This record gives sequence, C-alpha cells and structure tokens, in this order.
Amino acid sequence: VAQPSGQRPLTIFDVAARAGVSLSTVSRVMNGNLKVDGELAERVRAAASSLNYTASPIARGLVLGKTQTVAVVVPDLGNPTFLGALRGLSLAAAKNGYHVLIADSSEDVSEERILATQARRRCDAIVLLAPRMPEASLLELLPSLEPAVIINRDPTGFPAPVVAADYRSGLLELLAHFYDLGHRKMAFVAGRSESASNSYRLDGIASFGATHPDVEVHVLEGGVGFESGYESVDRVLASNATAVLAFNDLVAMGLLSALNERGIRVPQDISIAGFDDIPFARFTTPPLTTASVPVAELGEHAWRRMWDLLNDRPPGENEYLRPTVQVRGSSGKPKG
Amino acid sequence: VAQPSGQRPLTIFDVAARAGVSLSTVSRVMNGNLKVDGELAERVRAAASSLNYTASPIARGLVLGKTQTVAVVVPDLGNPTFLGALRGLSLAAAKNGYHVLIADSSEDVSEERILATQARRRCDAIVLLAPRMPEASLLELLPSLEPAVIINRDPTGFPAPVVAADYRSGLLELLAHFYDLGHRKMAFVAGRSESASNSYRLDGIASFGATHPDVEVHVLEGGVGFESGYESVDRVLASNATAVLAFNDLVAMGLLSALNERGIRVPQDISIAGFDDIPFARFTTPPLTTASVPVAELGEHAWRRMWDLLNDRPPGENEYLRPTVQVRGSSGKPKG
DNA sequence: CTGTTAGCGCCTTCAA
DNA sequence: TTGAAGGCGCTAACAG
Repeated sequence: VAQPSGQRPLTIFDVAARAGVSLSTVSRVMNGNLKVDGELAERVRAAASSLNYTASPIARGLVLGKTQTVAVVVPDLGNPTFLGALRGLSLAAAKNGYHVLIADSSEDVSEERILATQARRRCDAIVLLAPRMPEASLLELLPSLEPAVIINRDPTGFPAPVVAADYRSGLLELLAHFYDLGHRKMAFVAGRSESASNSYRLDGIASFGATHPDVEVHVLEGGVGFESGYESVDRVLASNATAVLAFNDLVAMGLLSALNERGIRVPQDISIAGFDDIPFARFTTPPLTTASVPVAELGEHAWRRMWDLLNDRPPGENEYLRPTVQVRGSSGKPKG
Repeated sequence: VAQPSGQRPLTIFDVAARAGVSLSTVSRVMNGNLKVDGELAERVRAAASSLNYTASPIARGLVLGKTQTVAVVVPDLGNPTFLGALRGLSLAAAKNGYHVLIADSSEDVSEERILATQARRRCDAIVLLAPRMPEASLLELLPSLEPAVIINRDPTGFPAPVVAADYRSGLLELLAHFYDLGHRKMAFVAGRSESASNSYRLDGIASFGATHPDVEVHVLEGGVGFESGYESVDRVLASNATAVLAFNDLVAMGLLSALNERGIRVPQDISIAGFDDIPFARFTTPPLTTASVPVAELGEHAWRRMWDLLNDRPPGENEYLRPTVQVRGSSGKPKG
C-alpha cells in the first residue's frame, strides 16, 4: 500500500542516523534517561525535531507494557450523568498524559462483560461507569480487570476503589425538603427495580420513613426516561401525593410535561423534584427542584484514584459524594 | 511488581506448549489463516480456550501496523449534538470490531491540533468532529492525519470525506415554516461569528432573503448556550420580530425561559424555533419547534466512510444530511 | 501443511 | 557515557 501523502513513518533509526549516534542514545535522550553528553543530546534533539519525530506509542506500549490509555465502559453515552463523569475523567486523565478509550454497552448487560474485557486488554486499566451487571457477575469479573475503578456502583466486599454519588443521602435531603415544606403524603416514581441506583434511593426512603412515622411515601412504578415520567402521571395522581420525587430529572421533566398538559399547576397543586441536576433542569417550567450530583467531580475523583493505582500508590478510601439539594420553582407548600 | 491477583499474562508460547505445536500454528489458527490440519487446529483451540488466551492487541498492533482503533476529536463532550454523533459512530465502529479513543479539546482551538496529532498516532485513523480551528490550519493539518473523516465542517478543496448536517437547508426550511405561518419580521439569534456552523446558517438566511424580498431577518448577537439565549431577550424584543430563530435549541430554551419570566406568551405573542432537536426540545413549555439534526446518522455515516477508507475502498461523495423541521408548540401565526 | 527465522519499533540490560 | 545485542508478543515470509 502506498503512503497516503505525508512522509513515511520515521523510526528512531532515522533520527540516530541524522544525529550520527546510536539508537540507544536517541532513546535515552527522548526519555530523559541517564546522563547523555550535552552536545550529543542537543544533536539528537535537533535531529528529532527537524524530522518531526515522535516515538511510536505502540512500540513503546509493547516494550514497556504500558499504553498510557485507560478504558471507560459506560452503559449509555446518551445519559447526561454518565457523560458528565466521562468528561470529568477524560479531562483529568489528559492532564496526566493519559488517553481514554470508550466502550458504550448500550445498556446491554450481556455485552458489558465482553466489552470490558476487550477494552481492558488494550489499556493499562479500566473504569467501570455504573456497571449494570448483577453484583455476582461484577465481583467475578473484577479481578481480571484490575487495576479498576468503579463509579456509581458499590459492590460489597471488593477492594477496587469506588467513587459514587450518595444517592441515599440525596434522597433523604429531598424528602426532608418536602417535609419541611409541610408535605406528609409523598410519592416516589421509581427507576428499574433491578438497578443498583434505584436500590440506593429506596434505602434513602426507608431510612426517612423509619424516623418520620407521620410520612407516607408511595413507591410507584416508573422508569428512567422522559416517557416513563410522562406515562407515570396517572399513577402519580391516583396516589394523592402532594409531593413527588422522580427517579431522575428526565422522569421529572416527563411528568412535568404531562401535568402541564392536564392543567395541573406545579407547585401550587403538586410539588415535583428530580434528581441529578442535569443542565436542563434549571430551564424547565417551572425550574426543577432537584438534588445536584457533582458529575464532573465524580469523574475527576475517579481519575485521582486511578492515578494512585497506576503509580502503585494505595488508593484512598471509597468516596461518596453527597448531592446537594437545589431548591427551585417546582417545589412549594402543599395545597390548602 | 507483583501480579495483582489474576493469572500472569499468557503468551502465544504458552498456548503452543499446551497444544504441543509451534507458535506459527497457533497464530494461524487464531487468525483463521491458511490451512491447518483439523485435529491440530482443534487442539490449539482447546488449549487457547482452556487457558483463556487472547492475542495481545498491542503486539499485533505493532506487527500489523493496525490498532483496530480510531480517534475521535470532539470540541466538547457536553454538547448533545457532538455526543449523539460520537455515540452513533462508536456503536457503528464497535459492530466492525473497532474501538474509539476520544479526545475532548474543551473548545480550545490551540489544543485541537496537538490532541489530534497525539491521538492519531495511537490509532489507525481519525475523525474530526466539528473542528474549531481556522480553515487554513485545518487544511495544513489534515494531510498528516489521514485517513481522516470530518463531521460537521466542510473545508473547501480537501479530499477527506465529509459528513455534515446541512445547516443551510435546515435554516431555509425553518424560515419557510415561519413564512407560511405569515411571519414577515423575523430575527436570528446568532452563534459565535467565527464558527463555521454559524456561517452555514447565515448562508441559509441570505438565500432566503434573496428569494423573499418581503421578509426582514434581523441578525442579533447571541451565543451557543442557555445563558446566551436568556440574555438575548432584550435584543429580541427590541427587534420587534414576530418570530425568532435561535442558533440552537439551548439558546432557544434560554430565550423561552426569559420570555416566560416576563410573561410573554409563546407562540401567541412571539414564535420561537430552535435548531438540533436535542432530546429535551420536546419537553419544553411549550414544546420547541426546531430543525431535527440526525445526529446518530451523522456518526453512523461517518463510520461508513471511515470503513471504506480503512479497507482501501474509495470513500463515497460527501454527504449533507438534511435536518427535518419538527413543528411543535413554540411556533404559530403572528399576533393580530 | 508445519516449524524455523526474521523482524515490527522501541527500551534496557550488558560490555566497552 | 556510549554502542551492541536481546527481547516485549506477535505475524509472515521462508524453508522443510
């Protein structure tokens, strides 16, 4: 195959020839290794830059056993939360000269394992972003993936560093917010029952219920997208709740939209809260009260853990970032 | 450094030993190359799977000169349009066994060149997603990046395949929609003046103006995010336009929000349209009329071009995907 | 059809 | 300090 148009790929050999030294000397200069005579080093640098030479990352990868790349497996790139974390991670990694290989599992649990294994093989480490697979599978898979960092999932009894949003506390605070406003009859439009992040939220509800016997929280069937929220409106109204927590902002927005269509006023007739604080939450009508998950930090902190791992430093304790409640227009006092 | 916990990395040698054959035979079986005796092949396969062996992608990369990975440089992962294209591309690439390395330039023009060059070196090819750099720089850089595919940018006179949304036609159709409703005094809240995609839109406006002398389109200063739209409200109202085209959906949503706060009714008092049809556009109040850019297809088609390139097939003609107008609640007849 | 041999481009011992 | 030689794990020409 003919070379496209640019110069043919240069090797360390070309640089050595140009500088009149041996390959090893070039290698040493390029890596800042050991002591090389000042004048020789200068000649090498001149040759390299005039040839516009850079060492082949693949060859280095082979000999060093390091690719300067980490894999990130994400269930769905379309989800703003994952995206934010991915972005935070990718930017932080870039600052340390690391690259990011992405693998989108399209929420396909069976695909997750294969993707992770494949991606891991071409990288130095892996980040699992909210893996969907059952805990047993995850625990079984993890050892073969190390070094690994997990975001937004907390498999019990595994020593991989975890960085996660504290959904439980987020939900507690949202419930407290409604409680303080005077609500006693609330509803939670749940996510998928198999999902870990749904369980964490339910934990929050249970805790709150234990300390507030005067509160009713109906758990309603739901989902994770706009449509789920939109369709949940009948169940929500039937529950007679005066305040509704949606699984996430998308669900809340769908619900908001359905309520709007029926002429039900928010927050006068019913209060709504979302979860995540996606960028769009501020711009709904009314603006959405929600628990703000620090997605970028999630990614940054995960990278920090990863960086420790990559440098054989003990990673710190697991981190649970607490969402902060953003009170906006969609929540108010109960009617009457 | 001690091995973490899993088995030490196996090589083709281990498999050969286990199967009692030579390295080459293993290699041949693993790659389905040439003819290998049925029984031997079976033994190799058995050995490989019992050892859970997979060839090292890095070693293969070195010897084959192919990494099965393409780089994607994106200005900002947070932008739903880029994200959608990235997602479409990544999914399509995965179907062909290709991996995706991402590089987020954070909208930093000076960083773009370096990121692209670096990322390209560890991949077989590169996709430039709406590159921000000036056309001259782009044309200068491109030859060193080949094979390359460009999304949402159309540098004149370069033979790299381009897949882009046809912003010009999208804007034309939106203007026609307003025109048909009876609007004659319109405004366009522009994006960044240096941006290519803004120019394409302005081309659309110019074309429309040329064929519709009875229409006024005021071009107003704007931006690309919510805030820009929100802040543009005074200029919009001052223009006395009865229908407003926003640079994109985010700008439209910001504007919608500001109008809402002032009690100006949409579409009764003023009509609004966005551009892109991000997932949230359907759920604003009122739902946003917009031109739907087929982002996933953008990515998929880009991959198709890339696939051609990677297989030494001539890539097809440049593709310009036409956005389709989605008429929703934010546009109506002019007042009075 | 199979095994042996020579690299892919680079880093890193080893002698000098 | 510098150069020569070996090898990272694999594939693809060679011979047998």
